[in-house]
Parts: sequence; C-alpha cells; structure tokens
Amino acid sequence: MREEEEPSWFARWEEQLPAPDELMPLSQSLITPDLAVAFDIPTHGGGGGGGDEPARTLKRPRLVWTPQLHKRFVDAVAHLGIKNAVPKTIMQLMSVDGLTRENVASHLQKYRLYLKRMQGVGNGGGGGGGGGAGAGGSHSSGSGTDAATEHLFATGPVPFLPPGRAPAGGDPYPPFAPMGGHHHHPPQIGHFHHHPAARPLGHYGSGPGAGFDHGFLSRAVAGGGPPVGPPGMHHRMVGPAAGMAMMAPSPFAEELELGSRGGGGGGGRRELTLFPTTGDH
DNA sequence: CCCCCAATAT
DNA sequence: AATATTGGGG
Repeated sequence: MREEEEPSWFARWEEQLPAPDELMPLSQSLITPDLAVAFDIPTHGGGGGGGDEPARTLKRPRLVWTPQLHKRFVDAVAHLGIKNAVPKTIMQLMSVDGLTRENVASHLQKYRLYLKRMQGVGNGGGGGGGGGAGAGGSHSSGSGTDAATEHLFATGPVPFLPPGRAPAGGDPYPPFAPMGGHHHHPPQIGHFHHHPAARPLGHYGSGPGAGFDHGFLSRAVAGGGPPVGPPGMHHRMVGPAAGMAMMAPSPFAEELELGSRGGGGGGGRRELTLFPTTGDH
C-alpha cells in the first residue's frame, strides 16, 4: 500500500495527444522530431491549502530524458565532435528550454559510460559495436550492456565509435571519427548547416495535423541574448571573455540515419530499434 | 570557471 | 530505476 511515485498531476506531458481519436499510423514516422522536455513532479506537494508559492526556491522537476530528447543530445554530441562536446556547448546546441548544464552533464556522464562499456571487451549489448581500445584507463569489466543502460542509450545509433580498433595499443582515443565522411564543422551555434529538412525553431510540427507547442519548446533567448559569437574556440575556451558568447536557438537539422550503422565501419551493426517513442515498451 | 569522474542521495 | 547532487582533482 505504499506507493511511490509522487503525485504527478501533470504526469509527463509528452508529446502527444493531438486528438483523442486520431491515431497516427506511426508506420515509420521517424520524423517525430518533437521536442519537448518532459518533467515530472512540479513542486511542493502540498495540497491543500497552502497558498504560498515561493516562486524562488522552486526546485526544478526531474528531467525525463525521452528518446527524442536523447536523440537530440546524441546528435548534438555527434555534431560537435568530441572536443567540443562538453556540457555547456551541448546544452546550448540542443536549445531545449529548461535544460540546464547539470542536466546535460549528468546525462553525458552516463552516456560516456555507456560508450565505454560497449567498447570494452565482451561488449554485447545492443548490437554491439566493435570493440575499441580501452580508452582512458578504464577497467574493463565484463558485463555487457545491461538492461538499464540499454533502455536509453541503445535506443539510437551511436554515431561514433572508434572506426579502426586497435587491438593492442593503438590510440587510446580516436581523434573522433565522423561517420563515414560526414560533415563536421566548427560548432556554429547560431545556425547549423542547412538541411533539406531543417526545421525552423518553433514548433516542430509533426506533420500536418499536429503541431502544438507546450509552452516551452524552443528556448527563448531571453535577456537580450547576445548576438552569438562563433565559438571558434580552438582550445578549451577559457577566459573571461570566452565565458559567454554564444547563445542562440538553434534547431539543428537532424540526420536521419535510418539504416543501421555499424559502429564504425567495420563490423558492427546496430539493430535499429525504431523508436520506442511514445509509449513503447 | 569549467570539466570529468566516482560515489551517493532522492 | 533514473536523475540529481556532491566531492575531489585537473
């Protein structure tokens, strides 16, 4: 009789519910770029009567990494390159409202672990990838991807994995290999390369007929956003001046890589688990 | 200041 | 379980 789970009256407002009876074929609506941050647990549980709502001290609800959101994350990382894929940059590139650096950092950490885990010997999980050198001093422990990790991370093609694995002492860290000759360019946070399918920020319409914003979708560059400064940083940008510079909503185009991609050439192959989206599992 | 990682707390 | 948070080190 004890139930956990807080009273989420708002439950996770995911993206959906366009119409009570309208059912999307979902056949392969891989274009469900919906972007929405799903939160849970709004705040004080009071109930009742309280009355007071300290707008300050409001704790942000727990962020729910929905597959779509995760995808944006992965795409951002993939497009940034290992060196620029740091929390702040990733967060900015994602342009998801409500997302904080800590959110990304935490997820990034897990994501990195997942990658390492997969490259270790014995990998297994989801599809494997090809092994890789032990990067960084990691201890390889055997276990293959566990269910836990799998449920989120393996839910999308890992865009980068060491292409050529060096069996014994190769480079510990690949300089980052873009997928089969793809584009990789200086992280322009202002606007990304144009893609035929680039969607303008605002409402990621999931096709005709849907399209509604939940209020926050697209980060309002409030506060007089500084006109983007191209992060052409080559080094770790440090310095007072570099502290803040780029900021702009950027819906970067996404690469629809639907086929399976092997982790890098070679051999691995990824079973595309179509999206578990909206309610799968 | 920011990042990274491990451990821990919720 | 999935995130958030903290702490130590760079």
